[in-house]
Amino acid sequence: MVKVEPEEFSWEQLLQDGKVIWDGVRNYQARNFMREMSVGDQVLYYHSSKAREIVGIATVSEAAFPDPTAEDDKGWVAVELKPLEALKTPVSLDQIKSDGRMDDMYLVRQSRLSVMPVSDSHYDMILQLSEEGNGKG
DNA sequence: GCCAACGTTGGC
DNA sequence: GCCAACGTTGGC
Repeated sequence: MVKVEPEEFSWEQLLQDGKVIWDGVRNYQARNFMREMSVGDQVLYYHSSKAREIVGIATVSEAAFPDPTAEDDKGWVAVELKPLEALKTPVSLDQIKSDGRMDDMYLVRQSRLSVMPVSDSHYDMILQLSEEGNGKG
């Protein structure tokens, strides 16, 4: 999963552009997770800040390469993402928290982390929630 | 807008 | 190498 403020680079923007270079990450934990990404991996796309919901699924179209925006020598990396599909209905942080089965997700436990792995089971649960809708229309 | 959580920096 | 101070992030 990757997190982004919708004002910064929204899912809609990703759809419009067709791809994005995911760079500028300056957190070692996030960097290490980015290095583990492989081409074809599916990536949940989360809008933080005001929205606080997962809105779509992207795929990794280029695995980790040196971040061209890095100005130091700490091994920062970037990946390229392409949009795969929008979620049927967005899955909110509230839904995930109230569900109870995903309390050990990084998303819940470590809110500041911007790039994180999601287990297969949690991934499936999120897609399931998306299919079920949020009950609010 | 506030504040808790977390990461980083720098003095010792 | 520890830890206090500071900065940043993101949920509330």
